Parts: sequence; structure tokens; C-alpha cells
Amino acid sequence: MLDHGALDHTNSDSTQALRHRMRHSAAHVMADAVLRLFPEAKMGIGPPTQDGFYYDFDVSRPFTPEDLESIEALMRETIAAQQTFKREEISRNDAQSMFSDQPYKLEIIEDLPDETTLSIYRHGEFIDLCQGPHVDGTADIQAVKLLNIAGAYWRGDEKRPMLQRIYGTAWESQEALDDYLHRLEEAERRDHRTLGRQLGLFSIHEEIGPGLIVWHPKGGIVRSLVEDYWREIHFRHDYNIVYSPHIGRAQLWQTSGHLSHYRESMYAPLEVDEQEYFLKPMNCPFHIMVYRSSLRSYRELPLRIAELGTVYRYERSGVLHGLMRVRGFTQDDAHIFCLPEQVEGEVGGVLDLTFELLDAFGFAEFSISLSTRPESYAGELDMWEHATESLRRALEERHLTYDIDEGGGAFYGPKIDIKIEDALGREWQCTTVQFDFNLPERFDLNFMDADGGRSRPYMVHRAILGSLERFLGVLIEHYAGAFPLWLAPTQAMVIPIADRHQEYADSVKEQLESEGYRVEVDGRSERMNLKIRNAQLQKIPYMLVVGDREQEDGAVAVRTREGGNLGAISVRELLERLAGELT
RNA sequence: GCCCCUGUGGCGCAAUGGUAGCGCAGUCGAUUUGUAAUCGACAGGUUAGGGGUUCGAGUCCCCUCUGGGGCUCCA
Repeated sequence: MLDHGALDHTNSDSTQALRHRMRHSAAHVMADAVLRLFPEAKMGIGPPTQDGFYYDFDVSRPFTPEDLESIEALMRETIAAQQTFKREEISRNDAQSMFSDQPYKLEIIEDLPDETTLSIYRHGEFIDLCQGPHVDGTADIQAVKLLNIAGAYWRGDEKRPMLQRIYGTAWESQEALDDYLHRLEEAERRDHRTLGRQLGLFSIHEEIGPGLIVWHPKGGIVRSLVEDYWREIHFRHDYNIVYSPHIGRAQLWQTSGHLSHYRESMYAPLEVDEQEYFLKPMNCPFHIMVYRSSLRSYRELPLRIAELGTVYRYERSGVLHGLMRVRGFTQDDAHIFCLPEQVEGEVGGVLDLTFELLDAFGFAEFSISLSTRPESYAGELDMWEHATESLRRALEERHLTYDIDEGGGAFYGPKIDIKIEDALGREWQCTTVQFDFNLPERFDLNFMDADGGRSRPYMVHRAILGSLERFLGVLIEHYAGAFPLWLAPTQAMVIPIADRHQEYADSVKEQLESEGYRVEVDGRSERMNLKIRNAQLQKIPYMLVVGDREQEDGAVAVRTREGGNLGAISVRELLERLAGELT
């Protein structure tokens, strides 16, 4: 069902390099077409991307879908004309006069270091400032399609002009293009927003507000199963589970530094008894209060404090997206307070817990990055080195491959981020393990060490699932809504063939329910075929058809969601089968 | 927040500026069915909200809100 074979696996370096050149060339061909249709257009940049390419233009009116068709038609003509790509190296002065009516190109030239060799690529009448490389000729662009139009700031800077970007894709064959388009359709078919409605999992309401989720009964079951498992595994790994309030006084957020550094993401304060309270955007200060509630001894460390903590953050309206980016969400948060010599073990423990947890949900592919110290930072240099080294060693001991994001850490500490890859090969950031050298300082955290002195603990912030909202969104898409038996909201639907089988159907349901299964009976006066169809569409793992024969034999006719009519077996055999599937 | 697009019963959609329709879901009735849609009837809408143009607005214009594709952001 989660068929990786259907995906594209020709990702060798040479294929990628070829695609890269072809897409870059396609961008030129597109810009050529746009300039012919819109002679006044000013060109931005037009690079290849992961799966295609884009080019940005400053035009007097936005592009329309009809424009895309005309542009694509012109591109086909250029491709059919078999023009060749020619590279030339030119002087800075020549470049400046050549692009004198292209202000964005002039800006690029301006910003290139003096020693850079400037080059241009030509095909037909078209010239673009470009390093290359390109394919030999336009005919090498085998299969191309323009996809959509979007606004994009010049150089990604919201203070600069907004250009019109056209996205397209190009592949080495029509077949590869079709595969890609099919993959897009597949992603659309798995969209958690659509499945969430169809399967009755959650909804978002204008009346409640954007980015705020209400979980429906079916989604509530899935979420609580995830939470139950999460709690179980955290207790097993010696975490202490706590609960903290949704609001806290201004003074708390003053001390934590959120009011000076994070206020633009926080909601306006509430006034209670002439005191200001803020909705929490993070759980850290509350967990710190738990730590500070008594004098701590080194003997108590490491102290791991965990919470499914619901936080609220102001996210700009344009970034909200289903469950993936919301304004209120529940983090599976934890803060670990430990001694310097415990740091490495704690980081390792978090990694082990992460892979155990994610494995249970069927995620096998990850991409890991280690982010190191940025230019401005809090804390002592030797603590940064110790912490970064412990992150690195924990990764290496587990033979995990990772990228290093040099200088990409937060100002308060280095971190490991883990992105999980779903069934379609898309990546989602969920897990993060972050050192914090700032908060222990701000809250003056300490413990009594073996010498009777006071020392400052290390603090590690971590979330594994990230937010339950996002994680469930990822899960829905990963499974395409067909949750495995242990997570399925309804595990079996009993389908009586005629009204006279209702009572027997109820007794089957009771037998299964008494063993802890989630079962429903479709007792409507409808045809069996309709009930099967509905159960299939609801992606219920087991359909149990009961008619005269089953009633007589104390059996059920088993049909699985994957399509098979397995024939009749006894209820006892069914229970064995289900139990077997859950282990 | 910015650019573009979008908004019609719960859901998916239709309606040259001239009587708001269809399918699914829902309710009721008939049917009692053996592995992906039985038939019929009924009910359901101030066309997201506000303002304007017009004899007349779902349709055209303006504002607000929402959703989508991107950009930016994601201490």
C-alpha cells in the first residue's frame, strides 16, 4: 500500500545533474517566451529547484492562467526549433551595457565580487546572465510543463518589490513528467485537510478562528491513542509528566526573555486583577518553576520534566496550513536538567527514545541536522563546545548520518533537528533537541553539588513528535488515512446482511468490545454492498459480514480494507488474528 | 504581513446582469439484499459579511473576513 516502488528512484548524481541542467535551461526558454509576450518584463532570477524550476519577473500586470498557456506554447516552439545554448564570457562593462534595461540583472552584476568571471548564455535571440551549466540545445528539454504563478519578493526580502514567479517542471521524458504529475496527484489525494473532513477527524471554523483546530470524535480517538502511547513510553524512559497552565504573569515572561525576544509571536495580554497575563507560547518557564520549586541536589539529576503542553503563537495569516502550521498546538515538550557529565548520555537517550517512538508509527527515513553556534550567542564558549561535541558524539555512536548547519543554532544553544520522511518522500520537521544556556541563567537555576557548592545545571529542551497537530497531519498523509489497526478509530465494522441479523451483529460487536476493540455495527436498512463501500471509504481495517450462515456457525465473514474477502472464520479465530496483528 | 486566485445548502459542484439548480450526505417510506453505490418522496440557501453601481446583482465595483498557491517568517 505504501508503495515506494511507484516513486522515482533514478536519483543517481548524473541523472540529478542532467535534470538540473535541463531545468535551468527550461527556465531560460521560459524567460525567452515571457519576454516575447511581455517585452517590458524585467527579469529576476530563474534557477532550477528540487523538482523543476522557476523564473521571477517584474511585469505591469500579474500573469493569468491563460498567459501560462501562451508561454508554454511559445516554449514548445523554441524547443522544436532546436536552438543551441552558447556560453560566452564577458567583461563587467559589457555585461552592464548588455543588461542596461534590466535593473535586477544590474543589481546582481553589482553584487558579484570583482574577480568573478561573468558569463552569459544565449539561445536564439535570448540572452541571460548566467553561470550555467546548460544542456546543449533546447531540444534536450524533453518534457516541460508550467505549473503555477505566485508572488515572490525580490531576493526574498519583504521590503523589496514583489515579483511574479512562474513555476514549471521539466523531465528527461514524457513518462518521467507523467510520473511526477502523478506524484502530485497522489499527494493531493493524501492531503490531510481533505482526509480530515472525509474521515471526520478534525475541522477548522471561521467562527472559532484561523489556525485553531477542533478534534472530532474519530480524530480524538487517534490523538488520544498517540498520547497514551507517548505517556507510556515516557514513563518507561524515566520522564516526569507534569501539567501547567495556559497563562502566566507578565513578570514570568519578562524573566524568561520572551517579552523582549518573542513578543511578536505572543498574543496580547489579559488583565486579571490589574495584573497582565500572557497566553503561553512555550512551556519552558513552567517546567523551570517545577525545577525551582525546591532546592535540588546533584543526586536528583538528571531530572526530566515532560508535558503535552498546549501553546499559542501568533503566526502570520499567510503561513497557516491545515494541521501543519497552526496558532494553537500541543507540543510533546520536555526539559532535561542535568550535570555536565550527564549531557552526552541524555542526548543519546533522547535520540533512542525518538527512534523508538517514530518507528512505532512506521517512519523509517529521517534526515538529521546538527546546528552549531551562531555569531552572537548566549552562554560560555566552553559550554557550547561541550554541548556541541556531545550532540555530535551521540549521533556518531549511533552511526547516524547528519548534515552540519554551521552557525545555524539558536543564540541560546546548539541543536539537532530531525525531519521525518513520509510515504511520499516529503520531509517534515518534528523532532528537535536543543541546548539552552540562556534560561538557566535568567532564572538562576542551580543545584547543590557534591562539594556543597552551588552549580548551574545544563538544560536540554526537546520535542519528539513536535506538535501533536502537525504530527497527526503527517500521520494522516503518511498512512493516506488508512491507519494501522492499533490507531484506527473504528477497527471493525460489523455488517449485517438483513435486519434479522442485527441481534447477532450486536453480539459480535460486544464480544470484540469486551476484548478492547473499537467496533461499530452498520444496522441501516441498506444493501450490504453499500455498507461495504462506506466502510471501505472510511478506511476501516476490518469488515465483518454476518448473514444466515455466519449466524448459524457463530462466525463472521472477514473482509479487509486492503481488498480481500477472506471468507468466514469463527469469532475466536478473528480475535486471534486481531491480537496477532497488534503485537 | 505581501502578491495572485478563491468563497453558492453539511460536502463536491452548476447558474449570457433577469424565477438559485444538480449530485452526495440527511430525514421518511418501500425493499431484506452475500463482498465497493436499491428505488421513491421530503427537507435543506438572506449565494461569507458590509457597502455601492443598476429597473434588476450569486454574477460588476469597493471594504472586511475566510480558504488556497507562493514569498517572508518560524526566538
